[in-house]
Amino acid sequence: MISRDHIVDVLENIALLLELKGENPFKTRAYRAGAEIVQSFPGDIVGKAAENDLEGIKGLGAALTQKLHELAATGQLAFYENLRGEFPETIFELFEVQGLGAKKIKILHDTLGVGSLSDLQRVCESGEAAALPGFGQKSVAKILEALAYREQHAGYFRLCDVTAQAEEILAVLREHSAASQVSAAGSFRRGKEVVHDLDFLVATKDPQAIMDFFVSRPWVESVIAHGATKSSVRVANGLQCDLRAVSNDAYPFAQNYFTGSKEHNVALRSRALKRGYTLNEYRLAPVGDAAAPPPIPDERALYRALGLDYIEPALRENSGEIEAAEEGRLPELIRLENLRGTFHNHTVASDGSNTLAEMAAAAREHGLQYLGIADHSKSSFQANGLDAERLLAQVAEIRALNDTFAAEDSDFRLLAGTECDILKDGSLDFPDDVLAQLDYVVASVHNVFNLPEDEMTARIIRAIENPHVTMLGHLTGRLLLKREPYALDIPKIIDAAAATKTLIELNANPWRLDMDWRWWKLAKEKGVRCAINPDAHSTDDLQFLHYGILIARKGWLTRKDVINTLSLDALRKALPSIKA
DNA sequence: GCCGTTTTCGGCCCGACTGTTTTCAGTCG
Repeated sequence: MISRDHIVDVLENIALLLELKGENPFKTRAYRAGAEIVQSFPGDIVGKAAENDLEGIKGLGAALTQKLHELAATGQLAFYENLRGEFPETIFELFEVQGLGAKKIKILHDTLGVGSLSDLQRVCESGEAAALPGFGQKSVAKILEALAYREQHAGYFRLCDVTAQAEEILAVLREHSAASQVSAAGSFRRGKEVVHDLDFLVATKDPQAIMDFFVSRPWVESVIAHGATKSSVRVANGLQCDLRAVSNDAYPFAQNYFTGSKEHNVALRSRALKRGYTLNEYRLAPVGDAAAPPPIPDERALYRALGLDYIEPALRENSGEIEAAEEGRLPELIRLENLRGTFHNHTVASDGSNTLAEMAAAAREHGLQYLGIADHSKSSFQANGLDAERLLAQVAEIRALNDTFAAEDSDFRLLAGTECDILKDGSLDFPDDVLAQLDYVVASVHNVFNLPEDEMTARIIRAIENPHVTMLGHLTGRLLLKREPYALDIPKIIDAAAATKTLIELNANPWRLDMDWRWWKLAKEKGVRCAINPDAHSTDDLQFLHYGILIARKGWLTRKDVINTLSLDALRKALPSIKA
């Protein structure tokens, strides 16, 4: 069976190729919108497409429905293959060069036969490109610069790799005397797991002063653009940072606009139009002789004026948040302070760098009431996994430490668990009588990542069906920007987890953030609960919980969807009966 | 290519910056 990601790629590539052919831009937009719909559809859209059961999905009309059916049913799409045949396979690389769009690529391709990055480099260096209409010395120099950059950096960053920079920029801007309001915007504000750049917004009466200040900070490596109200700079690790300056009056509109997502904005704008307003980054204005909107001092008021409850930035992905806001059924999203403990953490017994006592002390400093220890099991040889004997010794050590906590009159406790390997056939790395002596079991895949989707799915479902397995660890094994998730039928896993009352982990390690936020809404609807775990390998890693919360919020999760919001007493009562 | 309570045609979000132009096209977000 063809994968969802492949279908998304095909639709996006069709959009690019149609742009190159100079097709109606609204047609290309329809393919892009289709890609977005397939990407974020909650459920088995590939199966539906294969069975020609896509009727009624908004944004997929007759043409896309037919093409998706052909693609899912046969694995091929004649329309796409024909289009591809008209251009070299490497043409797609050109879209990743900053400053190049479809129009310029079309000219380069049609006149100079440019079809790859190396072609592009050649015609830029030879001077042929500079002679083309719409091109000149400067644009060619910029392309060459972009090519050099592209070789150095992939252009995407994990959230954890930009957070410190973002906070520094925010702090510095807030100190500027001309800045009356400062905010992050863009995908960083929405808490996306990887970001392409950082966006910032300032309300000011002196935009030029803010711009001059921004581009002259010591951490600026190069200035990409420096205008009166908008500037872009590149900082040390290649990260692009954009700053906009607006008036105080425009601030809420700009904040909303630049936070996105683009899809959320489009939906808001069309909603505004239906209510007789036009919405842009500066104002909400009446159309024609419609009544003026109420005063809008902040984003909350903007949503109110559109007849909506306030939508948190985390939810602005156009995945049902506007309908929910209209009907007053937006979830009250979980917050970091709701967490009372965590389950999946390592110590020096396997591949962690701190002892039980050190981890416990760090957890108490974080204000947690319980910390679960889940060291690796013996098959994770590379991680010094524990065999049954070492595990049971650790359990005894944990019980003894808990006695000392009790003697100190502390209500903090360690919990005894394991991160038990799910073996290739879906059996577990410990026998049931060992697992039965633990407070809980995290089951994870750590080897044989390359099974076909159906085998990997069956493997994990077999583990889920073990009554001792409390939760699944890092469901897809992905490492952001480094390793793809293994092939897995996630809706099927969610169904199995629901049927067996198995929890699914939201692994808060910023390289993982797995299970992906796009699936949590479905999991929640099916009644699957979440455990947010830092997968800490050191005391410092407990801070990963922050990222876990950001992603849980993107997944619409509330306090009651997440088991580690329970107090220790409530948790102790819940654990034995979780799968009963 | 999609959509529709002005419905089968005509509209689909739009502003800032840059570079190449000399009033605007392309790119980006």
